[in-house]
Amino acid sequence: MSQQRHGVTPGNAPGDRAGAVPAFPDLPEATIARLPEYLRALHNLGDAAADTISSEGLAAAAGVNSAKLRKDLSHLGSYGTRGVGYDVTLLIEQIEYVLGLDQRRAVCLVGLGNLGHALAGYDGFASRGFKIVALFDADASKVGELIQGLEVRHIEDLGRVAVEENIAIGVIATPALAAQAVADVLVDAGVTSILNFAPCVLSVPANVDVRKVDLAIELQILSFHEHRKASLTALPGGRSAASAGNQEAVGS
Amino acid sequence: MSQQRHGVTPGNAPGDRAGAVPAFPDLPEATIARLPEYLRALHNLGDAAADTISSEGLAAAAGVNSAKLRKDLSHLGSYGTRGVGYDVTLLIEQIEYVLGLDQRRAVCLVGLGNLGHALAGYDGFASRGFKIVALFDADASKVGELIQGLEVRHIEDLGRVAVEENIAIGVIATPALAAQAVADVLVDAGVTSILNFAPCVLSVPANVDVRKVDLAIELQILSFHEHRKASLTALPGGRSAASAGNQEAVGS
DNA sequence: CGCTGTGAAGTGGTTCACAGCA
DNA sequence: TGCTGTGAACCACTTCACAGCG
Repeated sequence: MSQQRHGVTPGNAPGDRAGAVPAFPDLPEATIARLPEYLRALHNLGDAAADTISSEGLAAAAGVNSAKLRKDLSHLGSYGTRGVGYDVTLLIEQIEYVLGLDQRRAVCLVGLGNLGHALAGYDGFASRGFKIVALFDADASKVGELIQGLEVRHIEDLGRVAVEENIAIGVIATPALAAQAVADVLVDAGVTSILNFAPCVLSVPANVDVRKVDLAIELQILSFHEHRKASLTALPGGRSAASAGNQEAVGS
Repeated sequence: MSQQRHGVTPGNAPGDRAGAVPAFPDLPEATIARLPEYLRALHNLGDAAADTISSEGLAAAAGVNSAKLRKDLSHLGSYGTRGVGYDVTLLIEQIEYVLGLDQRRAVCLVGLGNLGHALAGYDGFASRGFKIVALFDADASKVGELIQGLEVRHIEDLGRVAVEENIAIGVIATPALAAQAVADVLVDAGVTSILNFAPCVLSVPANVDVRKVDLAIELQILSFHEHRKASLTALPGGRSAASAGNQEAVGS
């Protein structure tokens, strides 16, 4: 593995290798998507367990196999000790650094319908490195409402507030029809990461990252597997679990 | 789930290929995950557009490239016409059939906190082939509450109700600590598909499919990209969009 | 002639299996 | 000896490029 020098800014990275090139360790996307899972597992473990963990143990806690975990961690220069395992604290620091969680990123949430309300109140954000600093809605009747101590503002103020509050990530929880317009406003305001809950495709400039969560799609994928399972079990007499399914839970 | 074996029965499939093998078309996972997206795009189009659509057009509407779309559709035996495109109605039927959406699947929701409430009220489920038929919570003070016309029941009733209502899919929106226990109950009740919103790994038998949605993880992945972008722009003087980002929105 | 359907090539990710270090 | 780190084989998916059909 080459890119040992993960840290860009020396002194910021927990592990300070000598001459650190400015290049950011470019991890495979698949690895990036799993790092948060490892981090969660480590935090759970850290509470009650030893200060070191084997790849086998951590892999089990994160729901992956150990070879994959080792390869993933090796990408970040890895902080394991052969014959022993990984130092839990060090590994947490390292992953948090790579994910950029050492700086709490400001998040704004647009659309305070059903889902938006829930997201505004979701404590999993705060506890895992994010702070919702502003709420927006286009509906005048919602503006001014207090949710979790934050006042809902009108979408028109988004541009100004986004800059003021240095918002890095925008969450869209509006109806599909409004989503593209909201995305445009976010992009104009300098936001370069968007989490989209609206069931539609957003078009954004190349430098903006969009991730999409579509709850109905998740169910439809499960529906497919139900359909498949049903068509495999010759004649499903009852509710008994049968047949040879795939050997492990389908990944996210 | 006494699921009648729809899949195989001839006359159920919209397209009746001659000797149709009983084997279920086993599509690549990646394809399955995209079919719902195509379906949504088709529905959007169907409203206002012609009754036929080219791979190029549909691909654009679904946010993928046309080669991928054609390959995906070819897996299901494909219903396009060379030189013309795909028949919108026929394609919708075909995809809905493969996904098993022709039968509305009963869904139950466990955990009526913040997120659970939002999910219970999310109309995107009903409109896309699913019906939430039961709500459960372990908190006695929540039992009896009416949400969207459904009464919250105690988790103890889950086993019985799941069988009565023929529930196919369980949605877990409980705190992480409760999630495994809930999953166990669901599995015991014969549910073979689970959508898990709790930030933890579930262990389930091989025949049960689990999909996980972790909102904080989505943000953490975006955070990584923010971090990366910040480290690439030499010194990010302001909020100007700069640098060469990845050329398209990051997939889900 | 245009667009689908698809072999073939290319890419990225996973798994294996073991070298190498504590 | 035990466990990490990693080349190499393997596999899944994507993309290309074009044959083939309407």
